Amino acid sequence: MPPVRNVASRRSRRLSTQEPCDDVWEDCGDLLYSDSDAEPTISEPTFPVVHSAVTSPKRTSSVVHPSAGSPRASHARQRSGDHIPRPPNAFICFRSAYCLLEKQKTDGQRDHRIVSKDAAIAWHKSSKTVRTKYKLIAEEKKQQHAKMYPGYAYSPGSRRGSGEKGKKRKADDDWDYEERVPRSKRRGSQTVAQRLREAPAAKSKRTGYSPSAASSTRKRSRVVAAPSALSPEIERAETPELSPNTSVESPDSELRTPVDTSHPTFDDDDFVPTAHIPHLDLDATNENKYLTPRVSTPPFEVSFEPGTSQQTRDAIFFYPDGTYYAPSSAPSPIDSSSSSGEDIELMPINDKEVQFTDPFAAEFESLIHVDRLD
DNA sequence: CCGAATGAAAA
DNA sequence: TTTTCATTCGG
Repeated sequence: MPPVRNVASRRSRRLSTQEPCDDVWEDCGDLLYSDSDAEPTISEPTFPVVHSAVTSPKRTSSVVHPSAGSPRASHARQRSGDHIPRPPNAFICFRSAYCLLEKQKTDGQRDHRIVSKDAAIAWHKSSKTVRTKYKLIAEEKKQQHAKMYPGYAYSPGSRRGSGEKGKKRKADDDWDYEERVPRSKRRGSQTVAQRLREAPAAKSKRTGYSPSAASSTRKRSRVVAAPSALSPEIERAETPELSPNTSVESPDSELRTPVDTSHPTFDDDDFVPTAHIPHLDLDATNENKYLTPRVSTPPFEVSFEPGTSQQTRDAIFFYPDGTYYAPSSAPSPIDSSSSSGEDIELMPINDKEVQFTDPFAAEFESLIHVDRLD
C-alpha cells in the first residue's frame, strides 16, 4: 500500500479557523496524559505521568486531557483536514507534563515561551531516570501512532529559505552540563546556575516545598507504582523484557539510581556513594543484562507491608523502569541461579505487599521553578 | 501566526 | 547538515 504521506505544506496548513482535525490525539491522547485503556502494545506506562502523580492517586478518570473540559486549544495549530500530526518526542511529552503540573501550581496564565525555557532547564536538570522515562513514553506513543496510522510517513513542508532563516537552532553547547543549566544568558539577566551559586539557600526554595512538608501534605506521593504493569495479559508473556527499542539505553547508569530513602535525590548522573549503588545481578548474561537490567535494590523508594517476609522482599526483581517482578512460585532468593538456570519464570508480585513512592512525582515537582523571576 | 524548547525524521 | 514539526497558549 502507498504510504500515507503527511501532506501538509506550510501553505495549505491554515485552511479554516476551526477544524475537527486536532483531535488526532483525542484517541490516543489518554495514552499521553493518563492511563490508557487502549490495549497496551508494549506495556502500560510504568510511571505515572504528571497528572496522576499530582492529582489522581491512581488510575481514575480525573485525567486532565487537553481537549477534555478545557476551553479548547483555541490556538491549536490548524491543519488541513487529513493532517496527521507527528508523534511527540520525549521532550515534548515532558514539556506537556511540565506544563500541566506547573499550571496547577500557578494560577496565572503563562507565557509559553517561558514555559518552554523552564521546561528545557528542568529537562536538563532532571535525572537520567526521568529523561529515560519520557523517552519510553514517547516511544510508546510512537508505536501507538504507528498502529493508528499504518504507513504514515512524516513529510515536512517545503524547506523554504535554506539560507535565510537557517539560524533557528541556537548554540547547542551553550549549556553548562555541570550545572545542567544554560551557560550564557538567555534568561533576561541571570542564569539559573548563577542564581543557584549565589544563593545556595534558594535551592530548597526552588523546590517550592520542603520534602518533609511534602510528605505530610502530599500523601499521594506514595503510590502503588507499577500496578499498571501488572495487567493480567502482560503478566507472564512479555514479562521482563523491556521491548528492544524501549530498552534502557545505558543500563549501568540507570542502575546507579540512588535509593537512599532518607535522602531522595535523583542526580544520578553525578557521583553516587558506593554504598548507594545497587549491586548488579551478576548472574545475568551480558545480553540479558542489557535487555533486562535488574537491580536488587529498587531504583525508587519502596516500602513493604509490615507482614511481608524477608524472603519476599529479597525475591523481588527491580527494573530501572519502575517495574518489579518476583519469582512466581519460588520463595527462593533471586541469586539461586544454581538450580533453575537463568530462565526463572517471573511473575508480578502481590502489589498489596509493596508500595512505591514514585520518585518521579517528587523530582518532577522539584523541577518546577517556583521562584522564577522573569 | 509566532515563539520557545528538544528531538525525530526527512530533504 | 539543515529544516520542519511535534506541544502549548499568550503575544
